[in-house]
Amino acid sequence: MPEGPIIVILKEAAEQFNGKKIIAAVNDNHKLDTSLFEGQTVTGFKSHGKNFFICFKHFNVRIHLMMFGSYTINEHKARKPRLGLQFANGELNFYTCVVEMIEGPLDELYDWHADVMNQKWSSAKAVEKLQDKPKALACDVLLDQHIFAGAGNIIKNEVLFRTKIHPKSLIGSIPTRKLKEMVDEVATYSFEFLKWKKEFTLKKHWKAYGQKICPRNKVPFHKADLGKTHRGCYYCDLCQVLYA
DNA sequence: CCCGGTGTTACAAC
DNA sequence: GGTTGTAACACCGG
Repeated sequence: MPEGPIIVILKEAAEQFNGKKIIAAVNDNHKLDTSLFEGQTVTGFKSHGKNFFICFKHFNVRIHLMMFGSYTINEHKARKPRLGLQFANGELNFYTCVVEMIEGPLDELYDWHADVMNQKWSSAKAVEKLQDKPKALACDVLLDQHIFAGAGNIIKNEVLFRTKIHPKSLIGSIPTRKLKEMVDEVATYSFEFLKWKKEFTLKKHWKAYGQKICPRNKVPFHKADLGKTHRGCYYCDLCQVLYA
């Protein structure tokens, strides 16, 4: 159930296995040769947006939890995991997820400037990418993983509400200053998401996502699947400006 | 015919 | 019953 901040939490929690050797590995289908993992030592954990990577000397494993994926650490569910790793000091399990072997360096595949929660995140590069898409809608670009890796539907809705931008606004019609504000708010909210998630108070802080009434104007929110992404938007006509 | 873009569908688990 | 997400296709226009 993972937008970027959840993957950061996973990465931090997995650190206890960094530098540890895999004693045994299991999976719930025959699409993975888990013998490749056995005896291997983890050299690090990384994340890029919603992707999680387990790194080894000669290869990396990409895990994507999609919509309904989950993980457990030092406990497990009744069913077999899609990928389960046993270490001397515990276990790391992933369920209902995509698991992919990556042979080459991650740097050739992933643009770290696009990862909202990465130290290398560049808001300036994000603004440049947006300026190349003047006809795109705000509600679509905020889900574009090449621009905002890690942003999902919750982050999208909260950012649009916070910056008072209507989801159907055209990127090319949003003043540059406002566009920069939107870009920066993706990072700001993502780190607040992370903090609140750790405190188990994420939902309590939602102002728009899943809400019925605009907290500013006390009028009902609209709820509609908008844009080419057809994802749910919660928005208020009174305070969210439509740049058309 | 290929290529990029768009649209539809499938899948998953709570 | 709805969905914190992508990927695999089909289709279309250039």
